[in-house]
Amino acid sequence: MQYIDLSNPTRIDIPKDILDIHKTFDCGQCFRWDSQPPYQWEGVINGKVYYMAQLNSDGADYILTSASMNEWNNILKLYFDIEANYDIDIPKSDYFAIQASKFGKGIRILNQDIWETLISFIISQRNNIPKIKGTIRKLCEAYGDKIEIEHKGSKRSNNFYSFPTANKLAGLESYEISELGLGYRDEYVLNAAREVDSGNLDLEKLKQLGTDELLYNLMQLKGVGPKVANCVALFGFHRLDTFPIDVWIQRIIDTYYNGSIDIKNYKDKPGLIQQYMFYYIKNGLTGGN
DNA sequence: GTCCAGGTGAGTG
DNA sequence: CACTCACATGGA
Repeated sequence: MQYIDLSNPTRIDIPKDILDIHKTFDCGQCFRWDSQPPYQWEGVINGKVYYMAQLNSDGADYILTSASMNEWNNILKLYFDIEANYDIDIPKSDYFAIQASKFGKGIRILNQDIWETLISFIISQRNNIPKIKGTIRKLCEAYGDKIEIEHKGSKRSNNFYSFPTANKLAGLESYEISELGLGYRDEYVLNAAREVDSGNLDLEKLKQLGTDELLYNLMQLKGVGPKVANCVALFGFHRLDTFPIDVWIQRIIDTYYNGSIDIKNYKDKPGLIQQYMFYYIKNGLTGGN
């Protein structure tokens, strides 16, 4: 039973240039944070529910959260990658990347659960973000564990679920998984679950590998190609030296980089710039889609 | 009805 | 290698 006291939220003073939770939750790296007033965002980290709002008064940004100060220090700061320095010198000539970085300032690359990230991005292929969110929600409601919450303060009716374990998914019959609307990705998800559940694929052990080897190992899975592998490496394994290329990024490369991009310009953080670009083209350039 | 979505695997040359 | 093509599903 998780106890949440919304009458007495924790206040965190932090500028939006360092952490902007709206951009961070909305930039396509995570699928299980939802916005709902009065606490704009609600989500699950390591099986626990957190509410977060970002406000401003007298020119000072701050966050209100259901997390305790202790949880902020020990869990959320790591989750939001707060300690990392995101300053990066981009060559003056790289106008697009500079604009994208300005527009996306405040985005953090989250430290998300690897297993959840793997399944989420297998589901993401050839799919749109609202639908991805929807199917992942269904998946969690059907096969995750319900998180029991007791509220103090304003009562909420939402139910929250943990992300289903590999063991749980590995045991599903094909008719069960086909009810989730995954389409042809059914077999990819089942296969990944069985590989992980059997120990054939040890996600923890992959942490020790260099990025190239990590990508290679991920791509041994059915349904995991270069793009999904890069996303899992970036958003799950926190490899900021990756650079996932999807249709949007490819469009950027074709339009603004004459068909090829040199990610060495982005030093040790191409993944961060990639995320700025993704957010920029979808939300900044033409008002988004 | 058609088109598209944070792609991939299989088949072909 | 590079290049096609089918692939389930649901919303616009």
